[in-house]
Amino acid sequence: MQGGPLVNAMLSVGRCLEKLAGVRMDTYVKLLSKTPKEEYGDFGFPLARFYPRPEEVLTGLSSCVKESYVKASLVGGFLNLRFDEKEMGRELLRLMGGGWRPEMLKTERPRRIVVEHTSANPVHPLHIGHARNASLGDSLARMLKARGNEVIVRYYVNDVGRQVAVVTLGFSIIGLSPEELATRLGAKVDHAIGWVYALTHTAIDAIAARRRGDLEEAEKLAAQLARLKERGDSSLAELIVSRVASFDNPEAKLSEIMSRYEAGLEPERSSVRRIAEAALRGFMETLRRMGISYDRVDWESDIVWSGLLGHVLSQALSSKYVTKHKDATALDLMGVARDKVGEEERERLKLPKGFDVPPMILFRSDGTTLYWTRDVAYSVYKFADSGADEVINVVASEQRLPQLQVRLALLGIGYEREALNMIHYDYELVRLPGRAMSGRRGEYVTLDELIEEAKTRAAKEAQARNPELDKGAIDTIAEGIAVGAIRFSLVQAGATKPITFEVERVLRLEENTGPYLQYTFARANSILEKHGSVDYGSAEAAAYSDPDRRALLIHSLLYPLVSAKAADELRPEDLASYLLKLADIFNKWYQKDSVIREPEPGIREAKAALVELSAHVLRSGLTLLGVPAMKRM
RNA sequence: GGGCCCGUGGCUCAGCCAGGACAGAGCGCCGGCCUUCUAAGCCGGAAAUCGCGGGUUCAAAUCCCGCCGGGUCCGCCA
Repeated sequence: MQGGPLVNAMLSVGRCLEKLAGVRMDTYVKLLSKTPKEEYGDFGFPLARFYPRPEEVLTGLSSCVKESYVKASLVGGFLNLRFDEKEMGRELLRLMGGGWRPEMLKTERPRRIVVEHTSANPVHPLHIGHARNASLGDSLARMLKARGNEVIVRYYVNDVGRQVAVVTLGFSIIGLSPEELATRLGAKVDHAIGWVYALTHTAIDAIAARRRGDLEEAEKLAAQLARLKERGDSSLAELIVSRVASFDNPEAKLSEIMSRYEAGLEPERSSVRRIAEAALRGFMETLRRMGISYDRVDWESDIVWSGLLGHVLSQALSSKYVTKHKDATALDLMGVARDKVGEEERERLKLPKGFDVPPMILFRSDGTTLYWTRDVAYSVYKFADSGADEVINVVASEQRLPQLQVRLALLGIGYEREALNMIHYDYELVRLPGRAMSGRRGEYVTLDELIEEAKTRAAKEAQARNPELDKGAIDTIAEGIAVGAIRFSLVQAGATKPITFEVERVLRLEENTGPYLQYTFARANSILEKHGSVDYGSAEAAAYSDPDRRALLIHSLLYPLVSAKAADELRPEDLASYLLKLADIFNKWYQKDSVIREPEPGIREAKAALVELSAHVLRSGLTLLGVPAMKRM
């Protein structure tokens, strides 16, 4: 009975269609949709497209489907279903009286799924781009879990490589720990680290530009340095800039830090790691506010130091795809594609036809490894450590090629199962109006600032509406609204859409936003509080014949199926638009039909049950999207 | 040059994979609704050659081909 009266009846029709017309269940679920006109029925399925004589099916259906409150009819090749709201309503009230509430349908084949997301480099604070990654990843993880899968959420810390070397160099110059600097700047520790990173990186680039005679670029970078200096401590900034300028070869310094860290030598082993850990603490503080958490934090350096990287590399070196690319040792991925990728694999790997995949360089000529090589080893680790059936990497779509290269490399060195079960969930970047965001230059809107800005606005509104509430209560509400507004705005657009980030748009509190949904939930909750507990036994299902109540009833009852589909298709945006529609229907009804003031007791209970039903769906759906459902706002 | 993504009212987007049974939502604009469960709401209105051109089909925003515009990737960077 987990799907509830509506969804179960729909599914029984589906099973009968499978039997009678050979229509596959998943095809049926995909194509079943609301009818455009009320007179056709509630939902329709284009049966004629799959079966030439739909009349026969209609006849067979009546004896096959046991739920008597669903009636099928045929119009223009469409098989239409209409639900009898009174009979179905009685069944619903009986179920709700027994404690049933709509929840996502559980999968029949639970899997163990790793979701890796966020994985921001520990060199600058989280910005809105990371927030999109984290919001999508967290919503996916919540949805897959609700679907009945075992989900392990992992964060991968890229602490090996040039970026962390740059920030480490910066800290070695100023001679302070990240925490000491944070105190001195009066900033959050990851913000302090970001400042050092941008300063050091820009200083290095400025020197390089000057040395190769690109004066225009050098000038631009000098101006950027001046801006950065103002945002922090000017004497420390000058120290960094002058010391970097005094180096004969800054690149050699970075290279030394990188190779010593990769080799696990002190003091780099401790100093680099300490900075990365500090940054990560800052990230986690912010992410916790956003309601986002991880089961495991994986360190890139551990993959190297544990010997796993060496092991995977030796497997790669003994494979037949080893080749040379401009003197460097590489893997011939085109060769892998030729040998091992048939039509089915091409599909699963998302390898475009006629695609030219460059070889994957395994080592730099100085012997250090590259990010991609380490990522191959990490992919193996993710499967092995979690015993995963499937790994979902939430990674921006600009990394499509490298992600594909990793899959092909896995295939080439014998990790076929891993290669075919690793999904790149890609999303488009968030850009600022008129300019790109850049961590290297310190050009970004941090997530912390954005949350605070949203919170300030929300608090103002909340205080005006609830003058009797104290500061603490307002603060809690404002925080929930801020998080809800941000998270909802980042998952409601399809992941393939590039988002241009405008503060005004994200922080809007009106319709089509997270706060609109939160507000709807609060309204529903307010009714329930005033009404008290619902007496399902005395509720009269006849109340549901009213068109607005009926629409709310049917839309709410669709939740188990809609959410399951959204989870399977990895589409949180579908859940978002379903909830918006639900809120629209609820508010429309709310406006003209009072529950509390309903004189007829049986009708009043039925209405209250309807509020309970839709409020439950709202809360459940909002929770999956990471939008806090608050009883009051 | 090649691969991938995007192009739908002034703005932001849904619908495209599974062609009909949608041209839909929100913002903005114009006009209404608070002695009644939270007006962060509701009701009404104006506003679209679905980037362009071909093709397939009884039927194309949706499929195919070719263009145009925007983004992104094609590093011994991460």
